[in-house]
Amino acid sequence: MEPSLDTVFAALADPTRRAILTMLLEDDMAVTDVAEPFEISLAAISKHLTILAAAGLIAQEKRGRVKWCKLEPDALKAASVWMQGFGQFEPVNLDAFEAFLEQELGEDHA
Amino acid sequence: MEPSLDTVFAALADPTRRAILTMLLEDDMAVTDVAEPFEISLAAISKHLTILAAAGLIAQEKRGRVKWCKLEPDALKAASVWMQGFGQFEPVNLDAFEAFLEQELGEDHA
DNA sequence: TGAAAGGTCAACCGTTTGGTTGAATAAGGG
DNA sequence: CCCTTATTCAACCAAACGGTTGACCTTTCA
Repeated sequence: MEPSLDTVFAALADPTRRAILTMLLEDDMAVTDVAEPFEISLAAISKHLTILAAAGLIAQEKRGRVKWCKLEPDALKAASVWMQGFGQFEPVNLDAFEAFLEQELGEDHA
Repeated sequence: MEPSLDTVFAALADPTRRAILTMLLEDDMAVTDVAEPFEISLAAISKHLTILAAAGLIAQEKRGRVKWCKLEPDALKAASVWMQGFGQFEPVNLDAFEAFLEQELGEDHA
């Protein structure tokens, strides 16, 4: 079954999970490497990744003993479409997005 | 303090709350009228509205004994900007949005 | 004045969430 | 073969969530 708006929005509601998505924007990563910048346990990160995968926001592929995590940006499409119905916001504003990235990274990894 | 991405996404993660927002897209409504289509208690709806207000997604104004609820679509802007950074989705697709509305209304009020 | 309407508050309840720890499983490397 | 690395599993915990009910406050209006 394809992920619902419920699971997508719920996945995005956690700052750790949003930070993970932001990291994956740079490159695919192994679970251990995803966990490295955070102060919580590896098991906790593993759970977050499971939630992100259930929401369709990432894909996980096991190669050898390493499980690679890859961003799946299309999963955001349905949620984005839903939201845009309310606001008619100006089309993609990457400057504002960069500002958010800096703010979030500053908050979470301080 | 302005609402965080946390509170906005968490507010959007509940189908009842999304249905309420959709209803308010039509027109401003009193709390009792918001509650009418749902099968849960008025108190529960009142809590949902408090959460939506805390997220900045609606504004509530009391006139007489009636509390009016009004959509505040700008609150979606920050979240929308955040999401767009991932996908570069095509600009506003209202057809897709209409389809989602029908699906959600069909699910929640069946 | 007093009853009805509109909402919220407070206490409670079961379930989910986000975290922990320690053990278990699986795959390389020497 | 054994040790280490990579990751998940299982049990547990406190806090938050979504819901209920009943009491409560305020406004309207006959």
